[in-house]
Amino acid sequence: MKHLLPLTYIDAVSKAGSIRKAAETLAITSTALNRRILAMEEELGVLIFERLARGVRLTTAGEILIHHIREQLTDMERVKSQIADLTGERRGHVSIACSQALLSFFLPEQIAVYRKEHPAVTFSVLLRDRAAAEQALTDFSADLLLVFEPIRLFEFQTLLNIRQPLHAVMAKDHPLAARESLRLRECLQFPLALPTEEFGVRQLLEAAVRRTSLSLDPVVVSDSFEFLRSHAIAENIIAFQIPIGLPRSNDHSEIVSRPVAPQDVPPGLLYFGQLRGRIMPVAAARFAHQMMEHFQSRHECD
Amino acid sequence: MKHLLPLTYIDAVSKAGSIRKAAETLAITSTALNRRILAMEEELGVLIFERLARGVRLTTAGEILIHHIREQLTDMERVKSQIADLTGERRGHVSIACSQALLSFFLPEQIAVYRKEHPAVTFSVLLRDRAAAEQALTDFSADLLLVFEPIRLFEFQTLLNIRQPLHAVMAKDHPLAARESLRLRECLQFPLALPTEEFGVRQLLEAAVRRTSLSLDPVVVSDSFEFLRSHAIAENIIAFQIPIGLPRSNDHSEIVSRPVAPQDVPPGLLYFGQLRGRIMPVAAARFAHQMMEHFQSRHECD
DNA sequence: CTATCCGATGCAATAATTGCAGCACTATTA
DNA sequence: TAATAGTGCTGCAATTATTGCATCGGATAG
Repeated sequence: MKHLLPLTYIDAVSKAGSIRKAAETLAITSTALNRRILAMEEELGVLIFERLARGVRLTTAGEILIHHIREQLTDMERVKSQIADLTGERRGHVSIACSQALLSFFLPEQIAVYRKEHPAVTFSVLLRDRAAAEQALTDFSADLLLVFEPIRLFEFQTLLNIRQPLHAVMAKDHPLAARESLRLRECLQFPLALPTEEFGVRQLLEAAVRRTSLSLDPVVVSDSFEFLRSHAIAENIIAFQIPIGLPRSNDHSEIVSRPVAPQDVPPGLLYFGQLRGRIMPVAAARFAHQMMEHFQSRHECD
Repeated sequence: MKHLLPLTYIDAVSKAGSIRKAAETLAITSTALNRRILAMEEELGVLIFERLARGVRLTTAGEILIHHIREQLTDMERVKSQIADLTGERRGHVSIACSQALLSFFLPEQIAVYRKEHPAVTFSVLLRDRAAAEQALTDFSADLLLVFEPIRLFEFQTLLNIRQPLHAVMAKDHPLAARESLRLRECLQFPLALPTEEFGVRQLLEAAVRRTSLSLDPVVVSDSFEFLRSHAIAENIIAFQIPIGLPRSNDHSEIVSRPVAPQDVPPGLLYFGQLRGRIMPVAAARFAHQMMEHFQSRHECD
């Protein structure tokens, strides 16, 4: 660090015991070193070294100063290592605004993976509808945004779009559970549990039935996907969700999900991004990178 | 000190919020300042500021750095004052963050006493509410803190607690002025002038009446104790204050204060202290010492 | 006394810093 | 939509600070 070069010079002189010797180890001329020390003493208005025939020695003021100097030097090292840690993603904070679907499985898992590597990084996960999520980005209360379906924000910079085909969710002993994939028409013949109108899943369904002669007649409506999932088991009816909001498929689980034919309901898009032009905190940038890699590797499998 | 000029520059920019504004206050061109910051960021290998449309803002690394910088700047001041102390001249600077009650009589008197002994020592007195006072301590803009009532700061180190019973303040010809001490009930039968809700005095009173069937119905509310005192004379009503904020009792004064019975209103506490672990500049340490002796001798009298 | 090592200083060469003018960009305002 | 004002950044020239060389004067050890 350049600005504390004068300090290291004084330190070197106090260790070497003479300006010329110190100059040698510092690989500069004794002239330059001498003058820096004179300048420093001028600034302080006090002699730092007393001049002896065979070199120099710290004065009392110099002893106080050198103590301070060594403190500062090590302090600066500490700060630099802290900052290095920061760029090495070992500490910091990431704030994410996201929709409900990501709270149950996806984000906990992603964050757990990241925190396993970087335990000193902390997270804020903010449940926000799309408008509030945009607000969170613009007022810097969130670094990253991850929401399902439409985004209008001008200042939004998309890092990734993730296709999310709609899935029907039902108990494992439901008549449709045996099928690999479903047509929309088949689903609508059973009682339905739907999210409220503001959710992207509901809007996808509404748009889909509008092109047909079918109609959506939910028997249960909720703004909680967790409730809808649970209720699909309890009453043995059909709910809908996107895959990212569902647990990993598991033979022992009470619940199964089956994709609805894309020609009936076009896949929705999950938007992942940040404020346009914003320089991310290092931890946030790294976390974003992890997420993007996660989806790219998944894409190859899909 | 020349070698930490770059540090003061960064500090100035972080305070001003933009390079150009900071350059103005520093009396240099924005060019030079800009390049110094770029150089510093180059050295660190990390951005210190994130660039926004309307200026700059500290990054996470910058926040770490700025804390170190402020520490270093005040530390250097301390070293200089130590060295000055060594050469015999008692010089230095003391910065105090305090509540309003101390501005009128107590601090001016204390500082005058101290400066009589050490004329080369200068003072900053910062009026801060409790939250801002804590902030001043942590960002090194204040050495000492002296505030009334609750403190939550974790890094606060109490040097002294001073009990301050509540006093009623009124004109000397007020009906209650003849009494030695007052019950709360008696006071509330007269028109009241009260401080606004954020003040400790008000909170003490609110807590007190909550335990009774009485109620506080101020006819005048203000955030200035000086105004409240003056108004108590002008309209012949009752105000409240703690003794340390009142002038020495004086037979000729227009104003008198009478303690409110402690069983009605428990005494508040004045907190005097510093940042935990901080090494005080010599002048600040001496001044703190003077204050503590002042209160100890008073305690013996009381 | 003499040889040697020291810090200090005048002077010229070199390197760093600064200031000016202007660019590209963005948010705000008319 | 166009104009304005504010921002950070950069090329170039002038200025300022720093450095290195040669040398001086002083102190000390042998």
